[in-house]
Amino acid sequence: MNPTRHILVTSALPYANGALHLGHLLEAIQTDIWVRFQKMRGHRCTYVCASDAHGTPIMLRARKDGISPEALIEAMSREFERDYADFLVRFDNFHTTHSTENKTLVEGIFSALDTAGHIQARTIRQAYDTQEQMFLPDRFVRGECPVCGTADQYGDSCEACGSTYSPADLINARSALSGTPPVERDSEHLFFRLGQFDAMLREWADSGTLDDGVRRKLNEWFEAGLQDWDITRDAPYFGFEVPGHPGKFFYVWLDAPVGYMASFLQLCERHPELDFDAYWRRGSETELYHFIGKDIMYFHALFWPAVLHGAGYRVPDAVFAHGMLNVNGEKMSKSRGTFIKARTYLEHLDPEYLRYYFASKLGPGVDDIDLSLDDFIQKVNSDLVGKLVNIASRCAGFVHRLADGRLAADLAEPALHAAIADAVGPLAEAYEGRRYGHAMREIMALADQANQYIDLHKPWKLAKEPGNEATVQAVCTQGLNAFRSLTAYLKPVLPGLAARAEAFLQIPELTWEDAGRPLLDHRIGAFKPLLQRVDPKTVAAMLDDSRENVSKAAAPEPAAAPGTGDTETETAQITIDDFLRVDLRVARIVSAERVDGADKLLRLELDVGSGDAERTVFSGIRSAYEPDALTGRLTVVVANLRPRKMRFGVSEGMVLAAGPGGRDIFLLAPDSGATPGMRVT
RNA sequence: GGCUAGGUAGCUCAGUUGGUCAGAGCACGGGACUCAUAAUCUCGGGGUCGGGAGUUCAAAUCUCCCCCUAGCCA
Repeated sequence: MNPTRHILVTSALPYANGALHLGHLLEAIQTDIWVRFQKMRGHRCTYVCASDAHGTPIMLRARKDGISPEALIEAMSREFERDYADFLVRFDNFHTTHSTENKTLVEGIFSALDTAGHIQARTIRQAYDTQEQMFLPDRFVRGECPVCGTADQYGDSCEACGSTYSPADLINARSALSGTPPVERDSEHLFFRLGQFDAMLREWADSGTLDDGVRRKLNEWFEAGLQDWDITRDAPYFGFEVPGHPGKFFYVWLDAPVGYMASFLQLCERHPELDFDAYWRRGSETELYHFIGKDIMYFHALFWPAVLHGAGYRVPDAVFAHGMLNVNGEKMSKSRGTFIKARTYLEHLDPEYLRYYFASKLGPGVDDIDLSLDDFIQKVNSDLVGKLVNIASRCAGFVHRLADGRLAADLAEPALHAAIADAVGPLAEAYEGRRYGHAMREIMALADQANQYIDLHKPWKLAKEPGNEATVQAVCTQGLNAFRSLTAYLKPVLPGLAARAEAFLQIPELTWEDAGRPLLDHRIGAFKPLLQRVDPKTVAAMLDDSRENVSKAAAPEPAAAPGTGDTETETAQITIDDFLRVDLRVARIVSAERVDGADKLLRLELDVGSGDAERTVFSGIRSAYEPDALTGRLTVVVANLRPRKMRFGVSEGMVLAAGPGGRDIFLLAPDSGATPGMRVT
């Protein structure tokens, strides 16, 4: 075994103005598998992330929602953490770039760069919205393309002809915020002199730790010549103000990667055995890797190492770039329902399905990954249930019936075990090199061998004649050992399945080395199904839900604060008038019934008093309540919620409940004496 | 437009340095089996490896041109 490595790993920071979708999860799962693998081998591997909190879009989104940016990012961060955790992505720390740690680090880095002469002030001309009184990022200026004349294009490039230009070139330009024509205005900005790092970056690129794809891309940029980088933005801006430059803020992309350090710093404050400087000082013996999408390579492979180096810190050992996620062969599309949010997936499907599917398709390159839903169903059902779990499923019964639940003391077929044990090294190399797809194929080929072995020896046939108990036990011991080893190999990808397998086999937590050591003369537990097959109907329901989410988001209602439902969420303060806009009424549940085709919904008929006809409300509480238990109960309903058309009918309100979901949903109820129709104030 | 990456069986993808490389899984067809979550085993059909030209005794694999897809162009 190699000496313990000290490794710091990051995933790109999700931007806190929208929910996580499966594209985010592709990266988080890729990273998490790698981290779990390293930890399983006994290395000290730390995985940090954070929400990316700054910039104009966050500022505008918060303004639109009527909450402070701080409240927005706090709510989004909590939502991110829940989504990641539910996908079994296990961070050692999740922080935010809008933190004291980050502010301190960013200011320190800026000061060091400035002192070393890497910062230069320069006056630029930029589009300015006189009505909103703010400078406009290129994407907030729209107009006709100066090259091909296509209408409604962004200020930086044309989607139709692909040409790039500046906002001033647009024909009939207007601000996306106010609709007024922008004017050109001067502003002094600070620039990071990237050109001074040409030699340093070339050396870093040739140091041998980068992937070919990343290095080739770097070479392209070197040849084009490194341009200085504008690192400031004018107020109003949500971010950190530049010390000594009132009204100037650090550009979000300057402080975002520093968020990696800030998240780690916060973790170090909780864990004294982690030494921040040991990981970040120049010449550090530790390893540092960033998992990112190929779309943000420029920031991570040029600016970031240059900034770190210029400020006196170490540089990353490597930047691991992956491709983009497509769904059913195309870019994720809201209208097709293939823009799948993390939460929508989780409401229908087991996260381990997706972890395995992504793993089976991931390699070290920047190729795009296609989530083909038909393929997804087939692969999960066939590989995981049909091949892998089947081995345990078909062996366990015999061991209990004929051998009192005990495995044999010897291996009858050392060759089969050797074939599996010999994969320890090659599979470790595959994980280490992020060739997960290769590893999954190898593991499934071994599962095929195990099934072939069992088929050859036919324990079900032997079991019919007395006197064969020992042989049957031997064959099944062999099979269960194969299952155990393969589960260990898959544990970085499928930690939940591995935990259930450990419980079934009654063994301690599987380590990587366990895969090569047989389990003998050992009593196992009763077999329970370890993984359910994917039902194609569930996948279809998820797509329906994705479409529904889109239409809901597109409705012209004021957007609700994100993350509602989390007791820990700090939301913006409101006035009593705001509260009174919500008409809360006591309601009696007259009847409750399940809804065909909806796993989570109940159809409630409510009496809200005042002689009105009963109201129909669809509520997602089926996972926690039996319909019969609800009939006659009093609860609280939002009575003036705009009716919403759902697949199953129109929902005319919303009943109030608390809790994270699943079985933990708790319906609100008034004390006795309340009657239907009473207003809640 | 420039650059980078990719275009291999119906689908999703493997194919290390050019020579059993034309493959796997799923889907499909024929057998077997019935222990197992209609799972498993076995046999089989199916591709001029995006298109064209070139180098070579030999190219999916190297060179050039073209077409399509994705990302980036600070």
